[in-house]
Amino acid sequence: MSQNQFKHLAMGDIAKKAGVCMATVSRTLNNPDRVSEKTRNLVMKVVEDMGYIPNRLAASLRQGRSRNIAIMLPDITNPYFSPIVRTIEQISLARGYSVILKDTQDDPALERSFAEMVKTRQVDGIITNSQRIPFDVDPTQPLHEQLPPIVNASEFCDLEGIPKVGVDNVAIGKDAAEHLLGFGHSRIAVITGTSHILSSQQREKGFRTALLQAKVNFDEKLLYQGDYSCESGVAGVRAIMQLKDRPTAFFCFGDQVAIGALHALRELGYRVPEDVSVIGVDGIALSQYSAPPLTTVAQPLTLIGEHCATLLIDLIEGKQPEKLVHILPHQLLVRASTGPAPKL
Amino acid sequence: MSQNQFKHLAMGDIAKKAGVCMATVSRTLNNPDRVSEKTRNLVMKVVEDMGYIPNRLAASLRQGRSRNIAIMLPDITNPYFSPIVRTIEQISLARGYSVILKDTQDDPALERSFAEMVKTRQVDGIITNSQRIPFDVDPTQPLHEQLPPIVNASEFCDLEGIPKVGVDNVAIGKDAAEHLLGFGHSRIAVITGTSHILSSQQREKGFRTALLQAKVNFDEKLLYQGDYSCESGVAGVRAIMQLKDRPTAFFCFGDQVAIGALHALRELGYRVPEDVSVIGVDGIALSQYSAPPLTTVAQPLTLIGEHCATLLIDLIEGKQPEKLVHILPHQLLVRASTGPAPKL
DNA sequence: GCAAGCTAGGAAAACGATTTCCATTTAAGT
DNA sequence: ACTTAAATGGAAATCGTTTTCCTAGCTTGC
Repeated sequence: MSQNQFKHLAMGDIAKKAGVCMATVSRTLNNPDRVSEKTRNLVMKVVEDMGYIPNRLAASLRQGRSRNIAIMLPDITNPYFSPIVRTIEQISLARGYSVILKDTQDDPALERSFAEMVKTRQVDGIITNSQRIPFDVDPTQPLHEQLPPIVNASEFCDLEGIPKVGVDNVAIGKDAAEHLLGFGHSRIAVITGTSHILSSQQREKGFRTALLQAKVNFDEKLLYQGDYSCESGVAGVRAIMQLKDRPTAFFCFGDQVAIGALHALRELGYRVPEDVSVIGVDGIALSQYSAPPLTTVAQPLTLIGEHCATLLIDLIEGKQPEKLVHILPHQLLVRASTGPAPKL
Repeated sequence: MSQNQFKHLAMGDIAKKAGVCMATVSRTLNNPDRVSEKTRNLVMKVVEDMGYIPNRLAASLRQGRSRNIAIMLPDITNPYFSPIVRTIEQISLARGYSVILKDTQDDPALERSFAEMVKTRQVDGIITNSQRIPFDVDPTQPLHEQLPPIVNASEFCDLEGIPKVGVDNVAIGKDAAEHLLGFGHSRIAVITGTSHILSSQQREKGFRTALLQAKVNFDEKLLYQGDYSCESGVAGVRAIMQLKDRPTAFFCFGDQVAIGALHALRELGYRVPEDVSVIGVDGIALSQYSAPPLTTVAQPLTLIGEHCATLLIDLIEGKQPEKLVHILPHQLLVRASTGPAPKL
């Protein structure tokens, strides 16, 4: 073992000790087959004895890639992202990459400043959960020549041809609505996500489509603009339950929102699902432990992370992926927070 | 603006265009006062016109520091860590550092392999939530000469003199117990955290101490070994409520555990807090939206993150911090999941 | 008018790997 | 045995910065 594990050893030291040149050490470490077994063993022994570990910064500089990727999220405390991030981290690890986490607070300026990390060579690519692409693109030029490796996760920008991984939010909105309609609900309130965010707009669109198809009128007063937070679920319920014409069901555009809504309904003395049904979206882990367990349209979170990481790293490594856009299947999990509309 | 934002410009290109040498460009960018205003303006103009952004890998190599730090966590999906990570990220950003996230799955081998990142110069320091220090230390030698900048967060190792930020888990255990004892509970069940983990052992110790002091006997059958997960909360309740002599309260060593416990109690038809009280630890955001809202011993999560990041970066930058150990105050949040022990 | 002290800017040496290009040795095929 | 091909090792260029050391040129004070 080395005397001092933090004294800095350079490859030259190893080469000298082993009586070979640096190229040989480098080859031993990175292309072992290109070195004779005898030399390889010799070098490896010296490397281990001295506790040498190569400086990856130097390698990165020379090779022009850092083997880091960045994930940009609007709010890393949202449990929706946890399984996605974890999976991305795991896959990155397996493929030799590290993950740099960036909380953008949904701020375009921060997004752009983080995106510079690929220009500064700190990261080789970016996974972003933002509908804004943090680079200037000239729409008349081919996209892939203008952009570094980038994957749009869950939240899509409107650019054609940009790699995307996520779900069909219109369908999600529709499925949730149809589930409630199927239970006979006709006064359905909606607590949306952040209003300028596409996933929220699309879920709303799907919801409205379903109502239209079922020939159920939608009372605009039953729409509350939330922001995907628990608090907005609480506030939404409180506001809407003050109306004269109360709804018999809430469609919350996120599980956190739904958990807040359940809380507020309980506070106001409503029983779920006997008096009011609640459905969420996302399928976060805790949703199954709410009271009552939450009916929700679950997203395949692990799968999303898996596709994001694989896609991005393939892009970085120049492997042309077969598909650039992955719309993954969602799934309605019927639990106990939804039930038949109450008879009046 | 530059023609192609990803064509690689080196500092030499700027120097040539501006008719100065590279040193001057570098100085303009990093030590503006050491360059005359005239030259500075000239260089800055060229830099902006050409859209030049320096390669940070090269700078890092030369300077011997990456301006990255790593956070190692056993499970990044645990919402306990979210606010801590977010705060660390924010402070790091303000001080010019990026955060690399590593999920160790509580695996010593992974911890050690991640810790190598400081030897490879990928990161300048580490924040670790593990009681294992991922380096070999010789106890006869001074610690700071053997270790890179490292901060032990929430979960402490037993090494003297290692920087630590967290709470007093013995006191937390005691406070929780005393809260329940104060309500007249004398049969208190415990669902612990992961058994080999120090915070869990310390909470247990505090709990036992409080019972001892109150001269209340503890029935060992009421102790369930959990692992800080929701599932262990569910399993713990199911197991313990099968006993002949049932408890009137549960002390769960984490809010996730408590949320699982509430769920299981509901399933079994117990009312909380009328039949059974439940108290958690951590103070995660969602705990206030459980049914009923969870009484818990809250940790100052943001503050923990703040101290971790500040301490680590000070260490990295050679600023000798005044205090290496920060034990931060916890706070009992009395909500609705605890109440007087039922009369028999 | 001259030494001393400053300031601004240039040339070149680092940082520590990878990789290209050769020269040499070894192996294989006829 | 002789040619050709393959395998191996070495020297040096390279990645793109930062930083040290130095030289001019300018003040300033006496």
